[in-house]
Amino acid sequence: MIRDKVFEKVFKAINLASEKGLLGDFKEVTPENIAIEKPRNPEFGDFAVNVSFLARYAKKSPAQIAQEIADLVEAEGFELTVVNGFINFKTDMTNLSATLEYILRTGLDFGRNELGKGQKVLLEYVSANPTGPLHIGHGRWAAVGSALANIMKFSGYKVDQEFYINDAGNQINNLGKSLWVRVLNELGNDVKFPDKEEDGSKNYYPGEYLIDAAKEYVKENKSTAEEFFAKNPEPLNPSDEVVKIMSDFVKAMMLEQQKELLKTFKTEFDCWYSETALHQSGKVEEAIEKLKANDEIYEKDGADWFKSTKYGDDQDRVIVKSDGSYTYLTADVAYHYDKLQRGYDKLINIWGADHHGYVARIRASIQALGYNPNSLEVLLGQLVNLIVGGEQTRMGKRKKMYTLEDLIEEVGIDATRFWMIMRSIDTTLDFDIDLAKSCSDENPVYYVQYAHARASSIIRNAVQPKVDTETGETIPESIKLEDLVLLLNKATPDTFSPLWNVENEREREAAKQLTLKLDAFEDFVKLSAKTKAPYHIVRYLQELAADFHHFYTVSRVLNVESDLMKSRLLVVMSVKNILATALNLLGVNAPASM
RNA sequence: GCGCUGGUAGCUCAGUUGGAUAGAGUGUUUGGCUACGAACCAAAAGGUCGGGGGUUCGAAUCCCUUCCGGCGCGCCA
Repeated sequence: MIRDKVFEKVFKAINLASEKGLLGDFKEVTPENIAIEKPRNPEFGDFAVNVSFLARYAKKSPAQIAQEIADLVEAEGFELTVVNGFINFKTDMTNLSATLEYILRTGLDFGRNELGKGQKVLLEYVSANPTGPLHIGHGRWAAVGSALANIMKFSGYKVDQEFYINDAGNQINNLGKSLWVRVLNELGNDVKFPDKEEDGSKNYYPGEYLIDAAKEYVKENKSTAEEFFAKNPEPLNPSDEVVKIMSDFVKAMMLEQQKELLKTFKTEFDCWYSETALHQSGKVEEAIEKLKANDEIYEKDGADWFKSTKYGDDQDRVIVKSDGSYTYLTADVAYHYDKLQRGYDKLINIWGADHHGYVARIRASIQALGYNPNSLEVLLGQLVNLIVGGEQTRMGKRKKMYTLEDLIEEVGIDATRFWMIMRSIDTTLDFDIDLAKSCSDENPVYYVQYAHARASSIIRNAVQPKVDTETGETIPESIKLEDLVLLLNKATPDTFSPLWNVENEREREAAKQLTLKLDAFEDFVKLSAKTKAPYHIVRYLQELAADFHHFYTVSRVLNVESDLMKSRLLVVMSVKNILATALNLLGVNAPASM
């Protein structure tokens, strides 16, 4: 609102200056040229626009160019000052009142915007193997991915969320063989689980969850299992049939568990895309044929190679192995080919940093298949370190690993999501369990939720009569519920003017800062959507909560003169709305009490 | 060796096209609850932006170089 006004005024002024030839060979003003910022020093005003960058075109000093542009600004509603290369704007109270009225009227939709212009986006994330439970790293992508989807939808993108199930390949055979050993154990056979390298332990999944899976299997299929054993006396060398049955069983079970866990973790996918189904659909062959037709494949050492170096990869990649089978990459190329054919404007993948080597080859394949390589954007995220008792715990392939489910159970969904989203994905996340579950000052989750609970509480109190504990007299409610509803519908900018007429300057200033922060929400949402970085919303929440707590401490809402009470109460309602909206975007609860 | 990524206050991290005195939380020190939730507020101290060079009116930000950490460089998935 107010920021938009400042933006427009500056935009016009720069264009005017350009027309008048004051800017030398400066070509064209684009919205990106103009950054509205908050001055470091509050004395400089409420908004600042830095026009120094024009100095080099105009061949004048930043101070001079700023003054020339400032002279062309239609200043109504603002007080302008020029310092160095900055034009500073100080808003008057009419702008603030108008903003508050607008925010109140927009309610939970405040911040919604059309940045995405309806672009169709496919967001793929988590995409875990169905070979075991989800671990903590998956939790980071789940939290960040689902929050990003919410933010982008809120910003006018059409987002589909997809989970690619890596349910094919050798790993699945290994999984089946591993389960078979566990099943034999359940049947009472004394088979040793391969745990040494010379026994080929790397081809087996040692996780304890397979023991549970074996129990489950035997419970339902005891006789079948015994029949299989009769036909397959070698425990470590079962037939393909047995391996398939075993692996199908765990796959289905793990997938089910993952789906359920993600759902409780507020991460819901529109599509679960199976790699096995991809193979069966013939899409893989289709993609290979297309690459061949485009002359992107050659044969060497009995294998088919994709000329990915042509498109910037550091080496060519095998697409069809010499034994005729496909590599993991082959399926992934076909998968992305399929995504593109489904008609999305943009593909976004969230991958762990350990997969970064993959970006170049997938992008190469996209180009080789005749699409724009920039239609794929890969967000590479650094991994998660778990800190327990102040010490880093390595997430190795130990038997008893710490899973996402364990984490959620210990820390709770809200705190887990908040902590996962809080940091930019560019940095390794140290997840300190003790800190995340502590209900103290150290935990930013509660700071923000507390603000929401506090706002809710004020509103509750406002419409509730109270009894004085000493005299036993009934103190009437500050405002009747029906009057509050009426007020909500009838509020005008003037309703808020009492905020600016109070004598105490600290109270006026607190209300003003809070209003400006509310006003900034949409910019944070856009920034977050544009940079695909949900953590900006976390920062906004912390700032808004801080400004609200300050406002609360400085000025009373209830039991003040009626018009002032009404205006402040409405501000509290807007704060509550925006806190709820923002928390909701992150998939974190906004509690009415704690 | 090559590639990606990070190095900013004791700790965890922000810092959007290069731009005003480099910010926040936490920790430390100090002050504030007999009126709306103290899971809160207010104040102080705390920095050679890893090191060195360069580009310019101006660099945490761009370029070069170097040091330290994480990850990746399969006809595995």
